[in-house]
Amino acid sequence: MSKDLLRIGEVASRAGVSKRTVDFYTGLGLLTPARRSGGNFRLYQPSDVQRIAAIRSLEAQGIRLNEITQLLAGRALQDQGEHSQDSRPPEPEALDEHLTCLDAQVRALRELPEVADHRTLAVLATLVGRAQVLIATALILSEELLGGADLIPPL
Amino acid sequence: MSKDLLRIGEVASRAGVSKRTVDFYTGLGLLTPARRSGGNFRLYQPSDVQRIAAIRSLEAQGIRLNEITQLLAGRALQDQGEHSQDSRPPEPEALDEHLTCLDAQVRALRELPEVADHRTLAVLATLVGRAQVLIATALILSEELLGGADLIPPL
DNA sequence: TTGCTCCTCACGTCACGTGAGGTGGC
DNA sequence: TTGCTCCTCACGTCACGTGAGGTGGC
Repeated sequence: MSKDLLRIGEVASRAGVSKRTVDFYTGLGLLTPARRSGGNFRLYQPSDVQRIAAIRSLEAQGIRLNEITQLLAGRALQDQGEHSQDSRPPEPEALDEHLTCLDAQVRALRELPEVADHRTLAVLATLVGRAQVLIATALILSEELLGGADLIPPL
Repeated sequence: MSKDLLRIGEVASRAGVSKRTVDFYTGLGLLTPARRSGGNFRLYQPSDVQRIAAIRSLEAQGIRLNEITQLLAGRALQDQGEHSQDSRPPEPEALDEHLTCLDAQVRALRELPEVADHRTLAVLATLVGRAQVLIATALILSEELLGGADLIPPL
């Protein structure tokens, strides 16, 4: 559980980013080395490669690095004391509430096409598409966090 | 239909932004004056005040101004020739497809809580919450575009 | 020695504005 | 004259890195 740790170069090449970027992310607290080697080299867990992938997909959804830091903070918070930027961690029930709300919204949108003009539909399609990609990212992320349960619907 | 046009100062103060910002948005093609006055003053439609509100809420969702330009381009495209940045306008069916997909995803997420740990739930709640706000913005926007139909579910 | 790392200071780019100042018509 | 506008050039800030160079241990 601590033998297959990776140095920065290996992490970077597996994740497909530059060493400099791994260094940068580490400085931000987005990545936390499991420990340091005798020679003061940072040693990362292999799972940090997935973590970088997760970071990149969240970034692609327009989420800022400091939000991502909060979001993925579970482990990092134990290792490092203070990051706090006044963002309260969501309650477990929050997911349920959001899903219920989403459901209502989806139903409202279903009834829209009849009254809406072409341009309005285009705007909605773009925004809903964006939301949909966001949730797809969430599902992929949760699969990684859960270690490979098979939950993601096709398309 | 062309008498109650507004000059930049009036638009700005109604929208709660600076004149400079209205100027800036106009330069980007986000706003297009209905016409110019004799003295070359830009004359905006009163609805441009709502438009600015829409722009601000989309910005708040992390959508870039040039995306917003595309998104709201319906009228603007008739007035000004080329903005094109290679973004194809979404088909009318696209909304339906996204909604169907969203539906499937919401169902998948409903089954998650039993297997997922606290941290995973927190991450999901954040992302789903974000998606939900995005769609709420879409609904508000569509209400404006449609001129006040009553479609938005509470909360 | 070579190749890796660490760390730090600075620079680069892009998005999103904002300031300031000279212009002209009402 | 005053207050509005237009336009333009430049500057400011923030996020997100990237470059370069000196350091030290393997």
